Amino acid sequence: MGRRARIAGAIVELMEQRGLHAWTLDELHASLASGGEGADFSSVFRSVARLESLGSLRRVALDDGKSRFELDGEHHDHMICDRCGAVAPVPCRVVDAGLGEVEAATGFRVLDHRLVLSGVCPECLAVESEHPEGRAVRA
Amino acid sequence: MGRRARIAGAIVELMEQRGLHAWTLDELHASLASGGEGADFSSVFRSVARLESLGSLRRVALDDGKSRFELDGEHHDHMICDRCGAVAPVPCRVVDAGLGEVEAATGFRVLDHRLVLSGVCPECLAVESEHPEGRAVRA
DNA sequence: CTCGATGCAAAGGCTTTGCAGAAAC
DNA sequence: GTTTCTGCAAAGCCTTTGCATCGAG
Repeated sequence: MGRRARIAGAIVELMEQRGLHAWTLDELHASLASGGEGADFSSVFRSVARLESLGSLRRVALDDGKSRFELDGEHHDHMICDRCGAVAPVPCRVVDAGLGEVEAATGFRVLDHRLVLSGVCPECLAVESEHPEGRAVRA
Repeated sequence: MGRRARIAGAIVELMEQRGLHAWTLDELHASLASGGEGADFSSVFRSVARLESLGSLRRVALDDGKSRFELDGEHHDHMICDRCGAVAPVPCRVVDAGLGEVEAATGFRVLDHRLVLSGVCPECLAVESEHPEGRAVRA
């Protein structure tokens, strides 16, 4: 797929510009459209699938019911703010330590992992300490 | 919902009998049927939703595209087989250890986490060692 | 011409909802 | 009668796929 791959190229460019972000197909589709790189949804889907199989993208699941994709940089996990949805990367060192024990106990061979921490980001913590009354709790 | 709730009762009973397992709606639907407690899929769905909102069940996301539910007992994480979909529980001790470090580094307050380990279960490992040639790799 | 990339339309898979009937109180 | 639980059918939401076309080599 080296020739044009206009859409795939635009997707990667979008992702590089915005930095750390887990994109849904919808977001990609919309961003391409507003960026003048209009594309059919299925083409976005296929481009993303291609990029994923090539290892350029990684599928991440933050469990809002949609698949998300991000550039395949250093593997990291995610921390998501229950209040504002902010996402921060977390080094996966958090998990790696205990894997040997798990393999021994379960007999599984662990090939991958996905960790999503949730809680409150620094900004929302600050807001809450100023307005200790009613805050909207999402989760 | 204290009265009959035949289906909800059967669901809880099923779950208690089988012990740790993250059930899909489909599995519940099928198990109820084969157990003589036939129920419409939507009824299973609504019963589960009710039990979840009551706090009896917890929704877990293993990202195989289906919602799963389990009794709200001790919190644990999950390990899922890439080959056959088998799920095994994992003590969340694996994660807890590193949380302090994460909080310090990110400024987030961590309230919860979700960890899904993936790999190959003992059964599939055995099958693969017997037939080392063509096996379907999903991830 | 050949092959990958696209667009368009339709199908799939799983989840959720609308509505009416049945059961418990 | 009122409220809760069920079944049946249909809609929804997102993801995938089939097929014909277009464009580069």
